[in-house]
Amino acid sequence: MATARRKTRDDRVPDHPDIHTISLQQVLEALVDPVRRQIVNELYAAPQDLACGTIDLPVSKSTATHHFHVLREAGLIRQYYVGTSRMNALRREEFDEAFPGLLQALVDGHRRP
Amino acid sequence: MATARRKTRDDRVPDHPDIHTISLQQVLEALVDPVRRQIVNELYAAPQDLACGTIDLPVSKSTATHHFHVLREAGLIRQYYVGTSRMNALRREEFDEAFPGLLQALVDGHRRP
DNA sequence: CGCAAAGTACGACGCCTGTCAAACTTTGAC
DNA sequence: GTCAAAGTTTGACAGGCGTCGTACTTTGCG
Repeated sequence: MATARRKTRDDRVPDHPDIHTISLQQVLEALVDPVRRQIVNELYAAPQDLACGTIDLPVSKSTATHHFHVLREAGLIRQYYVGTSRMNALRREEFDEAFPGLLQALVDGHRRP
Repeated sequence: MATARRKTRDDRVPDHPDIHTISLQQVLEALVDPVRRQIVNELYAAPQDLACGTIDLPVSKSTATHHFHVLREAGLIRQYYVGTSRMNALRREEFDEAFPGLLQALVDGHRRP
């Protein structure tokens, strides 16, 4: 029937959490994993959003999916589809408003001897 | 013999790591635990150093010892003895120099709805 | 000396989480 | 319509880490 909503590409990604419902605990649990920090750092450095596949991670595809999921649940990234590619965007401003200085400190801490 | 060094109270605490040998990974692993963040936050708020026993933690004494150990290894606290009490001091300036803004962001993130 | 206080060291245990492979889904291109 | 590309989902497994109790050590006090 016409009222039944078709499964569009938008429906393929679940809701993103409101950033204010996220605890510091959840954020730290997300960012303690080096693979997830690599993702965040690459998104931070990139001039535009990145598809999952364009970030080459030292893990299998299914594990990568898991990591992106955790980052999304922690309010760090926003995901949307373009064709078969899932794009990832850092929620920079929102996150900074909720946790001022944290993202910057972590990115800074990344480039070091 | 007189040259043999007696085991003084100073010898009871192992060496503290040079802050520059510590990785961001190690720091985050230390601070992802809520009990350890509680310790750091209380030390941050306190006007002076605190003995282990004066911070009441929701864990047993042996577990508390473990947490202090992890914090020391991560370069976050300095420990020394006064009598039977082990005192704990936040290595604030040193840590800030190595990881600028991180401590502040975490403490800020702690007080929130 | 003898005892209590404050931690430490050592195992042991249980859960949580990162990991993968395999099967499946959706989309775009030929 | 068929096929490949890109991710997802599910289930299973292994290792690590937080936890505790118990025994031990060091110190201070009476």
